[in-house]
Amino acid sequence: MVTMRDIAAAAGVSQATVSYALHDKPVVSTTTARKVKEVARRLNYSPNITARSLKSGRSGAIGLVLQELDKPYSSHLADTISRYALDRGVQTIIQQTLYRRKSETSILELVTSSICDGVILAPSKLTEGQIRDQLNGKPAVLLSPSTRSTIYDSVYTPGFEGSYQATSYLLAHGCNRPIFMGRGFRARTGQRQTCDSALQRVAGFERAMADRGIDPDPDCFIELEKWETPFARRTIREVIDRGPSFDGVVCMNDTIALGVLRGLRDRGVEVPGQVSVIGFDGIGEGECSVPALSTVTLDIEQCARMAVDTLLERIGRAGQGKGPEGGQDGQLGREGGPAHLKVDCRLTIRESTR
Amino acid sequence: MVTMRDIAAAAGVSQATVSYALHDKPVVSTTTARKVKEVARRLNYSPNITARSLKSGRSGAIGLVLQELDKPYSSHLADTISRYALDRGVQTIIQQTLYRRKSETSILELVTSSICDGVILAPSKLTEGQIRDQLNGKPAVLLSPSTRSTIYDSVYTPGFEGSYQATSYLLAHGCNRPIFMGRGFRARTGQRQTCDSALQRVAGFERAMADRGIDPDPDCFIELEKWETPFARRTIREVIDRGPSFDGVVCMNDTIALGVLRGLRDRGVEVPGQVSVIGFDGIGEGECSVPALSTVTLDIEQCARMAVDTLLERIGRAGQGKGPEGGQDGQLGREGGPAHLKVDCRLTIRESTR
DNA sequence: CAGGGTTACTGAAACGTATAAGTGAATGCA
DNA sequence: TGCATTCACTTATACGTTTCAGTAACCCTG
Repeated sequence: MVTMRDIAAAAGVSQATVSYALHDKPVVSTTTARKVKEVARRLNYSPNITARSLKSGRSGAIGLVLQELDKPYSSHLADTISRYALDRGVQTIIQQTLYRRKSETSILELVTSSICDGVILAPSKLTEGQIRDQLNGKPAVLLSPSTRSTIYDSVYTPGFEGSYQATSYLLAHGCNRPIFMGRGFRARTGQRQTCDSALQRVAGFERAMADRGIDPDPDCFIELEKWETPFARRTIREVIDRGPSFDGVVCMNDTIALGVLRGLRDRGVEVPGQVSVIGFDGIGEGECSVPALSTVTLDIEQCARMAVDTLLERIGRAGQGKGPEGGQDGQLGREGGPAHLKVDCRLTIRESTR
Repeated sequence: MVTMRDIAAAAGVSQATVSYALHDKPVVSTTTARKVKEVARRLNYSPNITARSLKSGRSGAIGLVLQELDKPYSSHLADTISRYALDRGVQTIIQQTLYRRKSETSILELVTSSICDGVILAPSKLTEGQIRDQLNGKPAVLLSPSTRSTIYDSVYTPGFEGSYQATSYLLAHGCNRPIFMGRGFRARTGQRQTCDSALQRVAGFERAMADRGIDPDPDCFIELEKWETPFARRTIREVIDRGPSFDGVVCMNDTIALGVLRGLRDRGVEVPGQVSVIGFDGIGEGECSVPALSTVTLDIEQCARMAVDTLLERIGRAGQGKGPEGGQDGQLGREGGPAHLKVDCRLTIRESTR
């Protein structure tokens, strides 16, 4: 490994000068700077980010911690955030927690240790207090945390609004008995204040029904153990076989909806003829399914911009004032409290709805 | 940030003792070790990986560098590798190069700098020499590089074999005029020695045809600019509209195949009645498409195991002998030359083929 | 040409960790 | 009792970088 010392020796200057020269600090003469850079290039020098971030606390990279990558929505989000961050000049390090508490902790540990200047995090098992303890003052932006953080900025997905629009659309287009497929119904009662994305989506469905004067049958909430396409396919077939009649399916996300589409077809149910199906997220796969999936499209680009911009601003600000106020509280800005941003969504009607 | 020094102060021992204690080195008494660990837990200590890896050159993490994440195959691979590595006790840091040479370089730079102990890399723009220059002696495993590396271990996808099997299946089941959709045909001539996965898949198709005594029409190779589902959908419609007749489609991957399925349906072509379609990769989405996609399923679990195990073995070995032979050559083992492993595949016949 | 200011560089001290080398004290054995 | 050995711990150094505090050499100005 070639270090600054090697360059210094080869260029006949001190190691400090090399550092200054490579960072274009105006304290070195242009001729020296040019010579140093030339030598650095010749020796194929690349900086040791580890040492840099140990010393300066900055690495030029941010972390992105998602629960799982192997879902179209997740991987698209990771892709979009990583692209946008690259445009802003920072690299993104992606990791998945697999919904395991332990790996969520140890990943944050890695991140904390100044490998990343900050982190965009979709929390699952950890509370905001635990996150703060792990992050130890590093800036973070939370993606749709289930409770509104008093410490960290967050970016929310419009679960309620999107679901309300989707359900309303079905009701306005000939559906009278829609069912809802997803998860988290058990927790519904008494949890009115939650920001949990899943519960928000359920709430949007319920409100849309209520606004039309429909009192939803308890049977119309289909609990899915796993949010996977093949699992949703099997589940909807079971629902059909069990007998409760329905003429519309509002799905908690597109991954589920694709399975529903397929399961309905397995049973010879025509979509949208007999049953309308609508999803949530707007993943690319929905565009080419048979029939093409109507859905609530989230503005992922906007989500990425919000998360990255907010985080970079925090990182920048944290770098400025190293006063006493920048200590334990993590990131409470002087404007008072963290920002909570909401992503836009719009209805995309394709072939799976009437 | 709480450091070993803080623990040392609180426990009334030296920082070195803390380090020994936390690493369960037998040089400290069990009572001291217990006390140190207790204090560490109380102070909510988490190690600074940056400092650790600066000093020891080990971080306990490996890098995974893919070209793009927002494809089912890629994200599934990332997920599988990351899971398997976690089982083996190492964290995986995932990054995407977006096919840009510059980000491929700068990502390797980040990785090189001892943030990762090694890297699993799907190279696109960089040659093996350039990779070596960037990696500077760190172990790496290449995923389906286009030329057989003389320096690094690699894991190959059975492009030729899989494609041969897929094509043979179509030919054996009533197809006489299959076409092939993919990319890289321009480069075919004169590039016989390449390991390039795309070209291998083309070659498998050609050989299967030749073995049946069919001389493929030049028109039967459909060049796709982008490997995206909607793009493949549009392209196959153009092919139909242009007129060349075909009764089978061998696709370079499943992402393309899903678009082909949809495009054929758009034009009222029955699958598999009039045309059989077969994909490559075995992504989960193919299971629930309409019709469900026949494909060549790659053993991704095996691929992950091969890549991670090979890399970890290299890392372990590199740690052992710090002799003179471990220097410039990067990783040439004493058994002579790097390993080149090939992933298994099998035909998965579902509904899109006769 | 003394005094002060600028320019261009160097020396040295960190950052938090791992680990080799050193140091007493306790122990073992003759 | 004396000397070597082990034990349990400490001191000190290094990893590669950033950055602060020097320090010569030079140029003005009066």
